Amino acid sequence: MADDGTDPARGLLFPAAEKVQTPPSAYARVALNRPLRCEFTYAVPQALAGAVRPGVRVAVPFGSRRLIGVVVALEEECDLDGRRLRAVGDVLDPEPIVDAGLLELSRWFADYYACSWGQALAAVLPGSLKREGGRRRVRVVGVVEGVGEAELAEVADRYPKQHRLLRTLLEIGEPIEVRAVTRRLKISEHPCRSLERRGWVTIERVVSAPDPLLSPGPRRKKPESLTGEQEVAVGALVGRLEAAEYGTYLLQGVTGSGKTEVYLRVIERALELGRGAIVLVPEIALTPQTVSWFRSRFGEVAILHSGMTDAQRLDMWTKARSGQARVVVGARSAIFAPVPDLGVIVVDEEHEPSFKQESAPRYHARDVAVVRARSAGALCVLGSATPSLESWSNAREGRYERLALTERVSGRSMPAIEIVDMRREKPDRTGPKLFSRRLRTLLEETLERGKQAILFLNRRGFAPVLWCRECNESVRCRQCDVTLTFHRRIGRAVCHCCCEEVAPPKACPACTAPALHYLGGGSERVESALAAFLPKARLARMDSDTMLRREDYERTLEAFGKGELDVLVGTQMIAKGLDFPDVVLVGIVAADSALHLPDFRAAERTYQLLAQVSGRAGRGADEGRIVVQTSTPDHPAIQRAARNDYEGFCDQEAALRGELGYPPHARLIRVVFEDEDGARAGEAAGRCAAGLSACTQAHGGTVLGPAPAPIAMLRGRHRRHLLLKLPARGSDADAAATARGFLIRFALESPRTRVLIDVDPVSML
DNA sequence: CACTTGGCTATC
DNA sequence: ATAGCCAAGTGT
Repeated sequence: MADDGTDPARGLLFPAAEKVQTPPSAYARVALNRPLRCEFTYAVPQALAGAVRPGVRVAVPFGSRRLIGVVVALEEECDLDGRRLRAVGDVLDPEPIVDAGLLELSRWFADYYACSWGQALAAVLPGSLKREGGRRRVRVVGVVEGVGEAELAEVADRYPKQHRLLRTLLEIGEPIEVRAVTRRLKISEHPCRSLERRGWVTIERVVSAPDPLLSPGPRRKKPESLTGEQEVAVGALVGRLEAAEYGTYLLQGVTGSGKTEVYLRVIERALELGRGAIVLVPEIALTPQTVSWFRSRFGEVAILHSGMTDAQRLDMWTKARSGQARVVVGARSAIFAPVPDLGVIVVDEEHEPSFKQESAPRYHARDVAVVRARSAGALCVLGSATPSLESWSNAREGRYERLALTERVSGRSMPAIEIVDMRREKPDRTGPKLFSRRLRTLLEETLERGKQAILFLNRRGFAPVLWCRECNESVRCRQCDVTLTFHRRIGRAVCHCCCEEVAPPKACPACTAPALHYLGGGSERVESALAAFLPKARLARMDSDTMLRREDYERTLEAFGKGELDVLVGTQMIAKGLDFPDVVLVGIVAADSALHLPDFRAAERTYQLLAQVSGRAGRGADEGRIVVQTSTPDHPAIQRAARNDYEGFCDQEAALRGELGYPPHARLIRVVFEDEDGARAGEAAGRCAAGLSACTQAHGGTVLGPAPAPIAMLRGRHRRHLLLKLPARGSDADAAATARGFLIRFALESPRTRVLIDVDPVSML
């Protein structure tokens, strides 16, 4: 490479002005948001000597571009060949934006989750800090007045993406952020632009709307007294907090036992001691109500969640860092909030899979919380009615301390759970068996008494399978290895992986037999069957198809709360946190739908879901009833859930996992290989499996697979995966390090095949 | 024989 | 990731 900047071909790319002329005052190690697993050294010019410090962002020349990175260290010496060295361009922050603690945490994070330090820091910093320039205004897209069905029909066949987009925009009925709608539909911005060119929509830059979570919500009054169990829990936690030393506690409390009040008291004490707090809740539970609980007790609270604009996140980040807000409440990424003198981290519903990020870097916020608490000398409280088996076992083995809340604040007992064996129900002539006789009776009874019911089903759409009786084939996505789900309201068959949709074929695409059968049921079908069976009932369906905006969600819940609705039908969305005293019946339409997933955690998930949904009933004066419909009534997860026996379930499940060598008895690293060329994916997977096996065998590692991934094709790419099992802990701490090192090299050396490394995977699809 | 396309390499 | 380079492919 030309080293003097005079090479005419390179003059532009490597301007002389940048050349290191005077001897540098020092050398800066800079982490860049690239998947390159190393940091880069730059010379610090004399002029910037005081300004370049660990934790500040700098702009640096990188190849022919200019990138933003974070200084992670300063060095006196540099063993790099002087001719390759380039100089730091600009310093972007007057003060370090990442403090020493977060810098250290991000380094551990990069190592543990096998990503670069720069990528880890990119996950830590709010979006606007990663880009040069800072705040941005958001672009919103809205449909032009008068555009409707005619225009929709015009693009229906030729331009499927524009069609979906326009339809969604018409449904939403008001301008929406471009980023939000493209993310939801899994499309690029291009269709937006095309619609704009047609003059059907307008895209405007606006100052971002205020976050609805920031508006005042209902207050929560501080209870005069705690239950005995709450007292014990608060006492233990506060004791540890006052000792100012690290400790992780598993707060295992049944629904309605007042876990939140325990969190609030501990945080209160932390604030009195002059320390800060982070509260992590699942994204879906981050409602104005939750937020206002904290705000009404602690005043200024910083909120962080994925739906915020960069400017809003930056604002919250600043509030936390300056100490203006000592409490941060947020979803997954709030674990990185820069709270000075952190006293306590609470992870509510710690078993929730949403704490695991399913895109790179694939971290688990609960695990990061424990590590951060340890390095900050803080208290970590993991709360759940049904802890993950990992946390449960950590508590059993004494790594966490367990605190139990077994009684409800109201003093009521847990609602009764009835199991209904759907194999004994007569087939329904008009469709699949959705409601048992028992559930029908109870629904009618509930309505007669003027009470409310909730029906839960873990699947949206009308029918998940379009099946041909002649050839036993079903309609599949062209891009993904999954069946298309029929959505009746829009009259389309939709792929739930890539969001692509087609008009439902009239005849079987495989054998041209004339009729396809609509098998199974989703929330849309449950709603319509319910409407047919209870014509007078006032129904609402809550799933991601009907709840397009946050306001829809809140409005529906408000209506339900006021008694303007009788039955709520919904998916996941209604499983959590809903607290309505008039709900006396909860029906779980298909309890085993999650049980057959190819995932070793299927039973655990099923139990957790049943417990969670059941918790929606019997919150008022009336006794609640739960009906669980299943075709596998003898399954341990269902049996134990009906008896409210989580301990028994965990014992049994932990033993089973031990036999099979799954977590919590082992640690897993999952590797996925994606390639348009199936043979090449297979070849890479095979080579990787052999290599991994060779380098981890001595440490007790075993490789399962490779095998086709459960979703064997996604958006046109073939997928294979393998699972590396490692001893859970102890003597071979470096087994995982060896494996990660190998995988990083392997990924780098296989540029044609995309290699995804998932440490401690949660989803196996 | 000019000009696109694909694979490979380095990025301080 | 991604720009930039060389090598092989493609149409005139």
